[in-house]
Amino acid sequence: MTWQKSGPGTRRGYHHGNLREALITAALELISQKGAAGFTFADAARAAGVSPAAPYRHFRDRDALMADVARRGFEEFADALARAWDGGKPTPRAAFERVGRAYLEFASKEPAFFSAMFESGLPVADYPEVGEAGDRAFAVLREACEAHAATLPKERRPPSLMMALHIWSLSHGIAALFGRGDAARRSIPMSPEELLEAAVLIYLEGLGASPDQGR
Amino acid sequence: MTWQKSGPGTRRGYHHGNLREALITAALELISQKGAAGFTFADAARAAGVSPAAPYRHFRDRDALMADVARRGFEEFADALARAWDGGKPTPRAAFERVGRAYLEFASKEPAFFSAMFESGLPVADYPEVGEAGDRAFAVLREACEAHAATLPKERRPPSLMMALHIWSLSHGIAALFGRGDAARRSIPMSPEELLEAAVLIYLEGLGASPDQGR
DNA sequence: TGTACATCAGTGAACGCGCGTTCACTGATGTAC
DNA sequence: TGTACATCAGTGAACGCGCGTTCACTGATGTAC
Repeated sequence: MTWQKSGPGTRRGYHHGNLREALITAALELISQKGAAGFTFADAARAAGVSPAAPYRHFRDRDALMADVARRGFEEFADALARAWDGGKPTPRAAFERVGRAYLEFASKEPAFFSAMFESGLPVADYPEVGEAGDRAFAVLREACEAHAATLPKERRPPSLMMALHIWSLSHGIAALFGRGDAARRSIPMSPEELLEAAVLIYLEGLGASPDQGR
Repeated sequence: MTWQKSGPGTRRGYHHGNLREALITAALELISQKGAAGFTFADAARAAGVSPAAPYRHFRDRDALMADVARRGFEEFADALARAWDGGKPTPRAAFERVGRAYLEFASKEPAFFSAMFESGLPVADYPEVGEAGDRAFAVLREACEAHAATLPKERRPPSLMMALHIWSLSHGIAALFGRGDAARRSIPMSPEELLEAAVLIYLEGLGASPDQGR
């Protein structure tokens, strides 16, 4: 018996059936365990239960697999942000805060995607589809900022691009420094969510929204 | 002639003289070229012009060298922040903004240190001296927040720890996303410094400081 | 309905490579007397 | 002042390892007739 038993649940023959998906799943698992840098092509093949040559049927090389993971990550990220935004209902302000929390939630629930997206060191020029997916995620954030800015008096309305970059940076900084279970991070006496919420509150107030405005 | 010529400037014999420092210099160069993950012990030895076994006289292993780089990074970082703070002169507000800029400046001028400090994936528990150096850097930021908070009316003075975490996260987010020459980063229509300065301004105003207060 | 054949998605052995690490060693340096 | 010796900081050869990648191959699947 040299080949794998094909019991129920593990049913597989010579052909895997859906190796491409299996490799991506394996990559996510490995990245969450060992980080984006520690993940190897051979590892992914092993985790999927195939020979080290098999992945080459589906991806040009390790980076191509990583790029696909990053692209999917940005797409799921964009979806998650868009769901949180929900067209700005019931008020831009309430929806805006949901978007911020969705950012952190994604970072903490999908650390593997997050790593692939922001820490993989992929040459972005070689994988334009990754950058485009990232742009779509950013566009959601920008739309939220645009709508929120529109609730402010016209003469002190900030550029929505700048505002979006501020919120993105703040969320990203909190996620990178404190937002992951990662042992390398330092602990703080409040949750990342609370930290972000407080910061956004202060920031928006600084923009000129009174705390109750727009609610 | 099997051994290296010892012309002026390259003067070296069998003994290197200061291999420990040379390895750290080499590590910084390599990290800035290939990132924290791509840097290897053997590479560092090669760059320093010694055999692959030589580094073991000075560092237990690759991680120990990386940890030393990270520790030094945090120390220089703390120094840079403290110089920028300069005891809060002439006003806490002005000094405060200098500290933020110093954060970005460090990230952009010392990308290798920055990588080693925040992206090396070192098991922090094994290198407590790294964490302690990081704490010293954070303490400077906290002191600045403390002094700045003291200029606000008592009833709406924010916890300085929270405030420090906000500024740290914001600076870190901007530095990580836009602050490095790195080809992987996306470009934005303003400098990271301007972006940070605007964000800090808005944030402080949100805390209740009028734009001119404390200047 | 059966069969021949093309195509696809795997295998497994092999390769070259660079890394981390160990080892006995040796050249250089400092010091006690 | 010279010499013997201890110590230090290197060498270079060797090892096992896992990775990326290629190659001829083969089992499985789908399809034309």
